[in-house]
Amino acid sequence: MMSLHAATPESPVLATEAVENYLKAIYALCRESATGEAAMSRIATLVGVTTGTATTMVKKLTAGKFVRYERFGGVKLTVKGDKAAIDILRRHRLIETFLVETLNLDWSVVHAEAERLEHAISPVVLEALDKHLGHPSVDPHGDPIPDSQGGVREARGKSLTDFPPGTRVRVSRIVDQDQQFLAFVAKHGLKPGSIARIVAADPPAQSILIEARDYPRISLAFAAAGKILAEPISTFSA
Amino acid sequence: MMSLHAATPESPVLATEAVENYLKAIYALCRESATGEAAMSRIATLVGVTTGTATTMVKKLTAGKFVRYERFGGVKLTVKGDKAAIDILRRHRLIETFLVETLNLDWSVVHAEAERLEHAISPVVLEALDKHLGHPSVDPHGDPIPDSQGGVREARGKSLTDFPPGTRVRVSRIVDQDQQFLAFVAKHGLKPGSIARIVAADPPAQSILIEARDYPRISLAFAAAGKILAEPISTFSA
DNA sequence: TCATATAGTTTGAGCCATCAAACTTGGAAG
DNA sequence: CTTCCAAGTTTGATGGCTCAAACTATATGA
Ligand SMILES: [Mn+2]
Ligand SMILES: [Mn+2]
Ligand SMILES: [Mn+2]
Ligand SMILES: [Mn+2]
Repeated sequence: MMSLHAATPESPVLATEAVENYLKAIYALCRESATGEAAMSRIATLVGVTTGTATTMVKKLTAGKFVRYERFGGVKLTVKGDKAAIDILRRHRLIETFLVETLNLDWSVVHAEAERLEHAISPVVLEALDKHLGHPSVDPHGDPIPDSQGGVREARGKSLTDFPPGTRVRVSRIVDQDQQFLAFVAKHGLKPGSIARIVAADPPAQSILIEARDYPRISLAFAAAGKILAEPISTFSA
Repeated sequence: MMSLHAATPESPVLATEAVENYLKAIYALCRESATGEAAMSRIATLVGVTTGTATTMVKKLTAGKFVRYERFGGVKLTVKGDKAAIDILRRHRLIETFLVETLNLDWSVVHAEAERLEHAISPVVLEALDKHLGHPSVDPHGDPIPDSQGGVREARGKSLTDFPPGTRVRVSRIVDQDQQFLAFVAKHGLKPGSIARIVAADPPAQSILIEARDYPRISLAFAAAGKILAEPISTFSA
């Protein structure tokens, strides 16, 4: 007990790779949960560890003031934890953008690459990258890139399932990093920026009919369409 | 004992970050030692650990067939270890080149950055980087970049101390990654590619006088001059 | 030849991240 | 109310990397 080893008199928890991955997971879970808290089992699943391991780690994060949590309760980021998570997101998304824009890698594979590189890039390299890319505001999947002050402008846009048939839309964001799904999306011309028209909705079949500009119309299950966000565009303006 | 955990039936040693750093250190030491072997204490110093730790690790590398070694003997890379080391060198140097060429970072700071990134970059990203850079053959310090087959074309060039006074030379390589030294070299116009003239040698003072094109002449201790490699250029050709 | 200093080795320990498996809690369902 | 189960927690262990400190081999030189 009473570990007397720390060189720094303060914070017992470092920004290790594991810690960064947990913080990102907790950030994502809090944001999509109704309560604003992350459940232990969800954290474990997302990070890819057993729940016991997640519990142990969350206790360390608590000691390091990255999260607030008590036994059998939900996990929530502190301001410090939120800042840290957003910083990692910035690194992740700038790297993805670089891989696609500068190195011409396929947008469906860059997530996995960024998952490792995000932990190895320094602030100096990151800012140089940002400058080189012209300070982009969204990554290849349409995810917002936090600015260097930690500000995040969450992209507007609703699910494809939320538009009435006949609407013309511009795809703004794909909310799923699965390689297969991303490849499918690209194959049918539905990447961020693409223009498409909702042809019809078929509630009994739980799917919609959609047609991207220059692509044949396809049917898309609600589950898939729900992960594609878009904005309506007036039929007139370019 | 008898750890029954390995998923793979073979190789007990992975390509972990620590392993990669040891391999690079051993590679460098073998190459500059007269015997072609690396001493344990040198390995420890270069990696930044105690000699006991180095001994432990070298035993693991031996088990993984990366090195040949026996108690109280020198350490030498196997063919497998040599390939691995060269692969890491390729990653390191391509990353340094990218940081300077594409991101415009100062050549004196990129070594430290590459030291971390080299462990996080995948083959796919590496080859994309290589292509983007136009398959460069040397890094910003003049160090040769191994090709994707593992071939290394060691740059020619002798130490500045090896030229007679009056010789005009083109700097080809700086054999030292120290940030201070690199900044000093740049400040006096002696980066790889620069043209300079050996003005005089002063053996009693253990230094030489040198003058880079467009820079005032300076005196350079043998120790420093020895880390700058150059090739003679004829007084006539451009 | 022998002593000794230096280089190298070994051992016991700790930290980090993880797992498996035993255990506990709290809420939902009867 | 009870009961019971899913979710969460604890514990004991392992693997990887490291250190400090005690120990040992080897080469040199007296
Ligand atoms: Mn990651
Ligand atoms: Mn993304
Ligand atoms: Mn390294
Ligand atoms: Mn270099």
